[in-house]
Parts: sequence; C-alpha cells; structure tokens
Amino acid sequence: MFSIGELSKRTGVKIPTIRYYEQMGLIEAPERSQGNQRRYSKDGMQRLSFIRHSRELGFSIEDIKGLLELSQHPEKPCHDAHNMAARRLEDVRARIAKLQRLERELKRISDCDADTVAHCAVIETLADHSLCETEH
Amino acid sequence: MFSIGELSKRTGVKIPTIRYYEQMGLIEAPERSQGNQRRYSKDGMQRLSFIRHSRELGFSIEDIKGLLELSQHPEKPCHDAHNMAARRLEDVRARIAKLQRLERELKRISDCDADTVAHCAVIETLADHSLCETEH
DNA sequence: ATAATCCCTCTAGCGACTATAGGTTCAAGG
DNA sequence: CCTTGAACCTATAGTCGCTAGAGGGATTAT
Repeated sequence: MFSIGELSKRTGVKIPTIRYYEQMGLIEAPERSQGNQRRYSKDGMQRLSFIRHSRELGFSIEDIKGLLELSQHPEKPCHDAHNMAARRLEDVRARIAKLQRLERELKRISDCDADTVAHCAVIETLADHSLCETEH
Repeated sequence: MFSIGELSKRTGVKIPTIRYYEQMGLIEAPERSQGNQRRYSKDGMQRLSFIRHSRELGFSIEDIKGLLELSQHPEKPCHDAHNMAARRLEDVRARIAKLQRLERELKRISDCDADTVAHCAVIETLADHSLCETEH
C-alpha cells in the first residue's frame, strides 16, 4: 500500500497525470485511507507501468484502454493488439519521413551567412515557398 | 481584394484558421466590406503564405510572430532568425531520433506470431519495460 | 425576388496533460 | 499530546493550434 506520491516516484508518472488517468477510466479508483487519500497496491503500480510504457510508445489513451482490456484476458486472440501496434508503426514511420523532409529544409536554410534580414535565407525562404528544394 | 474564402483557397489555410491567426495577432485585421466581411489584399495573402510555410516547418505561433516582425525590417541583423531555425533543427532531429527508437521497438514487438494474449509479445512487452531492447 | 452560397460572431471541444486555489490529512519531532 | 510542514484532496481553468457548431447576416447568380 503506497500513497500517490510514492506511486508517482516508482513509475515516473506525475501525480496529476495519475489522477487524470483515473478520471479517464484507465486505472480504477483505488482504496482510500481514513482521511480519503488514495492508497495503491502493487497491482495498481503494474497497471500504471503498463500505461506509461504504452504512452511512451505513442499509443493513445483509447488504444491503451483496449490493450489493458486485452491484457486482462490471456485466452483471447491477440490480433487486435498486433493491429494496433502495426498502425502505430506505420504512423511513426510516416512522421519520421515527414520530419526528415523538414530537417533537410531547415538545414538548408540555416546555412546562410548573411548579416541582415534583407539577404537572409531563412526569411527569404519562409516568404516564398517556391524557394524550397523539397516538398513538405 | 478577395474574400476570406478566396484567400483560403489560394493559400491552403482553412477559413477558421485564418480568423484564428487574426485573433492571435499574426495577421492584422483586414478591411471590411459594407456588410462587415473581410477583404484581403495581395499583401495579406503573402503574409499568410509566410505564416503557413513557417507552420509547415514547425515554428510555433510565437516564433512566427518574431519572424514576421523581422521580415518587416530588412536592415536588421538576422541572427535571431538563424537561432530560431537552428533550434527548430535541433528539435526536429531529437524528435526523429526518438521516433526511430520507437520504430525499432514497435517493429520488434510486432514480429510476434502468437495467437493468444497469453503469449503475445505486444502485451508482454507493454507490461514489462525491461523486455525492451532499447531505451525510449 | 429568391435561392444558394458565403460570411459573421461567439462559444465549446479536441488530446493529454499541467497549474492554481483553497482546503484537509499525515508523519515526524519536541 | 501537540505542532509543524510536507503531502494530499477537489474543482476549475489553462496549454497549443486549431476545428466544429449554433444562430444569424451578406453576397451573388439566376
């Protein structure tokens, strides 16, 4: 049995975020002390770690609800979990590709040694999209 | 002189977004028709294009205010613009690196051919961070 | 003149938190 | 036992960059 502060320290999830997850229905309302403070069990901690880890991998709150639900039912088929992971993977790859295009463009416009705005590649490029070398 | 709809079509910025930018002080309130509708000039369009392009490159609204301000003063030094671009570039690179770690992890856990949750790598990994191969 | 389309303001909602205010409880030291 | 200070409680509002909706007025084409 530990307090919300301890749980926070052990999982690395901030206190208001834990309460937020409770409100969102990701974790069930824990027992309370006589003075109405939350008291968590090891189970609660594992569930929160699962959530944290899923968030780190970029799953949405809604996705995580599904994944948690699944994790409670070991006998069920797991293609839903695979689908979710596959969709996340696709999404992550698309974002990487987009960011890489931005990186190229930013690198290019950063390579400007002008002193004043009048000749500055950054400002010039922002003002005129046609100066960009790549699409984004 | 064109309406907000036309401006939207020409710049690719949605109508509510244009009004939002006006509210945020990125573009000045344009002239109005007799019936109180916004009427934009070519100048307004160029400014909006500048904003759109900056957003595409990931600059924040606040950054863009600074960049716009700079772009109005060609005689000023432009190291501020360079600094902003450099910071954006760093940020983009950090995000790419983070996403690439996620990609590896997601790919790894997606390579699971279990049929049920009990043996599913996705669920198993989410439940136990120590199963991850890389940091994230 | 009328209908279709466009435009206006204002307010609220999104996702995933984060911050603040104003109060209560807990744990440790004297 | 009592006090102090840290930790906790709820409720509400704010963050960012939009987006959606309600309820109305303006413009344009026929």
